[in-house]
Amino acid sequence: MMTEHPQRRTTRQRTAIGEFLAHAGDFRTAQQIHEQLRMGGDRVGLATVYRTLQSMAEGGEVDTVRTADGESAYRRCTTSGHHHHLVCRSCGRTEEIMAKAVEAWAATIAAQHGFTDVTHDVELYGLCARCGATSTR
Amino acid sequence: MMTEHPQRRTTRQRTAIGEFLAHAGDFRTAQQIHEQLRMGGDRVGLATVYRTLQSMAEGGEVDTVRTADGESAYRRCTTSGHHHHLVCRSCGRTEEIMAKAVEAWAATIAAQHGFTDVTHDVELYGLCARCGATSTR
DNA sequence: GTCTTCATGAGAATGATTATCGATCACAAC
DNA sequence: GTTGTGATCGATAATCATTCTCATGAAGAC
Repeated sequence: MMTEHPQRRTTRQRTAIGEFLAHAGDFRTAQQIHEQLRMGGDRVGLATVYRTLQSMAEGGEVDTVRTADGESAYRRCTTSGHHHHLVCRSCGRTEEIMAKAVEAWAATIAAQHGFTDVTHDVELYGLCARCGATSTR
Repeated sequence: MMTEHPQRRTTRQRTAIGEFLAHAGDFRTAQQIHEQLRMGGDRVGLATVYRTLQSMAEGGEVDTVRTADGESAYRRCTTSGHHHHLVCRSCGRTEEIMAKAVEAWAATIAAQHGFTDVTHDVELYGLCARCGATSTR
């Protein structure tokens, strides 16, 4: 009744990935995580990184977004529950955003068109204050 | 005086892809377009499909979205200008949506966080009225 | 028709993600 | 501490969408 993850073991690798994400503030791709863990001395296989991130995403422990070129990037959620992101397209800094207004809007629109079981995907991209000053886009 | 695209030739292949998109109502991936053109007797290379879609996307002639597994899908815009989509995750039917409210919201949020040059990505996914009745998700 | 230049396409290359599968390790029971 | 068992790991091969290469073909200008 309380075992949500019947068989989920605590391994060195999973711990390492979890801690890495806890420190990294913003989104990282599986490849980046793999490389940086290696450089940090943690010996973790690439396949394991992918597997772990996937299961963490299923469990709602991390957020997932797609980068412009189609790669998946992951981030430890700091806000529980549903939220969106404002990502700097230059430095990757990310702000988590909650907006009831958008949720309500989405629900309304969906209903108007007869859609049910609706989810949505809302991401904002821009240049953060620091990058905006120097960027050439 | 009227050549908006200095060097953009009208070829059999580009015409075929354009017409295909005009008929297809919803989003199609490059692979699908390629396969279906072939089956329809049009001899078009896969690379050409990708190239053409890319240039059409740049020119704002088609919309682009990412499917759940990271593939790009394209659709002939029926609405000019900026808009969003409401996509049925079962049958792929798509509705184009315009929402000033969301635009305004995005701009406001961005400004609050000091972000500039902001774009956004808003897609709604659900089950359309027809699919909703039978689907098991 | 001729010429110049862009477009095409078959196949190779790239790069992220997933699958394979024997070796290894976590952890509960003894 | 030992042991048994099954989940997990990881090196590498396999997949698969997308991009690149470059010789050949076709559009448009004259």
